Amino acid sequence: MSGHKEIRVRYAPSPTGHLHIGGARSALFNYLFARKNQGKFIIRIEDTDQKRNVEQAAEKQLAGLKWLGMEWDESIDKDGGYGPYRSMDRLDLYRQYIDQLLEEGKAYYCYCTEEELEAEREEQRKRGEMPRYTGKCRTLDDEEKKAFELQGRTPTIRFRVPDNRQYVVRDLIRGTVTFDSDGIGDFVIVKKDGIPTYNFAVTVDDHLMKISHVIRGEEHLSNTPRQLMIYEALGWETPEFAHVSLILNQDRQKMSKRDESIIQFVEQYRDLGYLPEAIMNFLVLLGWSPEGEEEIFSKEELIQLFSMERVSKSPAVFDPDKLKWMNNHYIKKASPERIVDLCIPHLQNAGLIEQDLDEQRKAWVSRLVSLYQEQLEYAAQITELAALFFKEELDYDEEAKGVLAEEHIPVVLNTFRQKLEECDPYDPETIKQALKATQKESGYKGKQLFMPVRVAATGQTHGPDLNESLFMLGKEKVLQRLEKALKEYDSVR
RNA sequence: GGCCCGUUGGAGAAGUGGCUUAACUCACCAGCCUUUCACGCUGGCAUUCAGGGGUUCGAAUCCCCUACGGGUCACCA
Repeated sequence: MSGHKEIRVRYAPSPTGHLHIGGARSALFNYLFARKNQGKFIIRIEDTDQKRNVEQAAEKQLAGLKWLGMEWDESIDKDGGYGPYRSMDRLDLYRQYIDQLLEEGKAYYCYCTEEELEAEREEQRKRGEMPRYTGKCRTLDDEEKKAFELQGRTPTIRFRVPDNRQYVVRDLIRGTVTFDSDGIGDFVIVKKDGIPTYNFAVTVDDHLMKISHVIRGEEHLSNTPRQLMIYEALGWETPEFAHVSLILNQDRQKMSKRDESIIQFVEQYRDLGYLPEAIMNFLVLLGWSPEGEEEIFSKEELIQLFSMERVSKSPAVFDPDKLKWMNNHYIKKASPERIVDLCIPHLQNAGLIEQDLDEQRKAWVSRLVSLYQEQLEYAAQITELAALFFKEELDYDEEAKGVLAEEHIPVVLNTFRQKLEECDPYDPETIKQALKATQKESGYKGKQLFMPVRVAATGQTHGPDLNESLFMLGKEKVLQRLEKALKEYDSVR
């Protein structure tokens, strides 16, 4: 009606663990939608399941989102006038609406025990029916209630689902989806512990917080009719809905938290040395597609381009290879300093370099990391890639052994060793000269010359620039390794 | 099982009745570049849109059925 209604969207995680990539994507869509439309992005914590709540999980979720580059307008740490932003701090707020529903007969006490309900469901299943609450406590009178209470039973409160009604979800992504109320049993809105269930809490929260668009995962689509009933019973206007399809693993299954085939938590990616802008860029492409042919976007561009119309209905499969490619793309574009800072802790934790680096050592490490910046997919890879610079004893792989068994090895290596010893100073330029001199004297050139040297110095048939590598290794180490390679030659011969 | 959603190449996808002999990106393959590797560059990779019926002069695009995949049916969110 009022086309000028303020856009307010929310990401509403339950604080049960780390920020999951699925959650991060939901948050991202909310975030982009809010920014695009000059709206507000709210983070609300749905912590009504006390058993599953994890200490500090809410803070970790927020930290994850912040790291990814999503700033929020309102949350537990930033009041926007619609707080509190934690369900458990909103219990009083829910209370009055529960009372209202109770008074109007739209909700009722249910004294069934969990065992009874389970047995009932079991029976229904046996008869081939779908398990659903039968509504047997719908018509309890005061005496019956009292009798149950005398038995020590604590009731739940159920919502009375209207008979024979259709509930229509107008979804921005999925279009019109219709649900029949007869397929839905009276559901619990207040648990035995007196705390509202998710379905009730979200509805009240979304209304009170004036949420204009509910953007969330598809798993909530079939919850929506229940929420619609609550909106209706309370006489509230409903928000717009947008249900984003699921992210599937490579077996095309919903990613479960236990799934080990994919790294699932934002924090883990951060720890491996992924860049937040790469993850954001990758995540947005899971279910959303831009209009043109470009796929690399900054946050600002995404805000500019994002639209709900281009969000896909079908599920997206998470492809770790593409993420790596994208992260590599951002690493290549990043400043060397940034990548060095990202890599240093990994080298330190692997015990390859000292905890505190002096000026000179830091410069050396920076130069080393720069050698690999082009090919790094994530920072943690640096320890493997650069391992050869730290090893005392080199082991040769099959290919390398093959090279070291070639006939001209002694000539090339001995000549080079001699030329190297004469290097003063020892730097990439003089090394280059030494190589040239070796070529002249030994008569070998090209691959015949460089490969033996490379293998002797690094143990591998491939790697970064040779002159630079030899320099980084240091004269001493290279000489030692030439020695060892010659021995290897002798032993094979 | 009921209800709901989906199905374009190995993956993300564009495509909303003729411009499609189906963009683009990742992966893969080939070639170039490089003393090696990586990066980069060039080219190749769906005669076909899950299958079958229809509607139409014309369908990946509309309708129906089937198959497959998924979600949900909790005092979890």
